[in-house]
Amino acid sequence: MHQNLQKMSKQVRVRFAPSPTGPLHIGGVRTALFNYLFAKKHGGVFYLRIEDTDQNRFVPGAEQYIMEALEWLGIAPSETVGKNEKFGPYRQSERKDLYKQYADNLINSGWAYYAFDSSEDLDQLRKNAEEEGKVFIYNHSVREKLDNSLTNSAEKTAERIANGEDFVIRFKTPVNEILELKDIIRGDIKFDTNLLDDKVLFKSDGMPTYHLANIVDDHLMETSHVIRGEEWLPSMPLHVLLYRAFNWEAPEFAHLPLILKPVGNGKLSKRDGDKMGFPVFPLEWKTEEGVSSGYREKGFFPEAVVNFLALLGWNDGTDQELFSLEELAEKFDLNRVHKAGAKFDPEKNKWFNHQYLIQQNDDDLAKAFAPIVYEKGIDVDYTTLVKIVASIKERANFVSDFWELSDFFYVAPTSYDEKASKNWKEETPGLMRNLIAVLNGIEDFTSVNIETIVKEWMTQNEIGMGKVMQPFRLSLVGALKGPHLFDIVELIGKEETISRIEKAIERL
RNA sequence: GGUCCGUUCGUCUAGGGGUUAGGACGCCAGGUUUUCAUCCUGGUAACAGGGGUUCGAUUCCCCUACGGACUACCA
Repeated sequence: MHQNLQKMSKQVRVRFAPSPTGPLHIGGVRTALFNYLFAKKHGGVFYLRIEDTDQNRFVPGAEQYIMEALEWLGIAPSETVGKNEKFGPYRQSERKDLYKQYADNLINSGWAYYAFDSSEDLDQLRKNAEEEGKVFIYNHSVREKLDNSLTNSAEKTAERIANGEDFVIRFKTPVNEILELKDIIRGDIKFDTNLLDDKVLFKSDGMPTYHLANIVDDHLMETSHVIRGEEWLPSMPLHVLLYRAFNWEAPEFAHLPLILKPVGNGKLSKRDGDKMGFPVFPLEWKTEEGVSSGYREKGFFPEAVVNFLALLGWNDGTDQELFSLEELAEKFDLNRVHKAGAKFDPEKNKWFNHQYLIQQNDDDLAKAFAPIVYEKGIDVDYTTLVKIVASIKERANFVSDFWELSDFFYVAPTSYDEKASKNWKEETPGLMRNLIAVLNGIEDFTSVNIETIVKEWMTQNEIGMGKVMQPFRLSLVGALKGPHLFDIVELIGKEETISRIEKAIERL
């Protein structure tokens, strides 16, 4: 660790920079997580910047959602909107005035130019090219022929701008250069600048595009490492060139592999979750079109979500799979991040939750379960509930599974498992009546004591275990499942136990 | 179409010039249990294909195939 710190001369500062266009996607969550872990590992800062330069795509509530989600997951940024605003504002819309001067810088230094071509003109050019089986790229090959400050005189350009004509500012990509870039995860990547296009840096609405705002802010906010999704890999040459154009030192880059659909091909999308019955969002998200489920509402533990996500594309090189957030932060290493995309596995996701669920203490679980029981119109006795939870948690993946696994503690069976009922023989009612007599005679009605006495009775009378225990369980539970039978007997009490057996004798 | 990235059991992955290619999820079987689950034991199952380099390649190189991302005045 000390070695690493020495190698990195400057303070580690990383960011998560989402666009508030909707709920945070699980892929975004992982990007945030890896940034968080990297910052923690190197004693650096993890900050959140809101990239809301596209006014058309603004979604109310999205920004708040992002913050709430990160907080729930336990990976909240230490600097962001309204929090420790050392390099603020952290919302790009509030930094609007800043960007124009940087775009102007680039114009003045010859790294950028004004372009007057309308969207319609460009669409037409693209269409024409397509008809010829070609692809239109706004770059060195055509920029000398289009309507921009390279083809207009300086006076003419100034005049058109003064007249209020719409314009954008485009990057003047250098020609004939092979860029040799370095990515922490992917190693060396080469790009031919002749194949790049002259991206718009500044839009006609007065806002910067992602590319400009992102580079300016990453520089101003002293970002040391850019850790982002693989979808940004194709823009890496542009970004590196922008740093060069500004004469700024570029941060290091790491492009994370994507999270893919569980079945079929492609990137995991919002629809996959709702279709396959697992969430793709950390928190529930409601719109007029409907509700998208969230991990939190589905009963996932944030620790389980974090753990699962961390292992999607990364591992520490050992067989360990269960990690606390602290452990992850300690062991995380970008060099061990995978290059290939990972399919999302809802089953393993559940398994992680199960692992965390059985680790939870019974008190906390009972507290989480109590409202559900209460909702069923049942008076909750907390001490009993803790015991119930203890007896069933190993069978559950979620707290929401608890009721189904424990309803028989509160409600007598209304039906009996058909297959199990076949073991209800002619002799069974007689045995059950004898059992009632035995139970009736027990003073100290606790699990161990009941078990001892009932088993003694069976041994003395040479009655087979199965002959009694199975119908006994069937009477109390309605099926051959559930916790240790005598624990159930103790918890529901003598009276209820006997009543259930009588009911079973009647009905079977 | 172009550019770039990728490819080890069904899935997540370890490994790396000579290994019985390891683990986890899932699935199957056995054991434990009065039952289900947990737990334990075992099993199933992978280096995309073809060329090189090499004594030897799953590992290094090239090609092919397949998958993915990007290709907007969206991020």
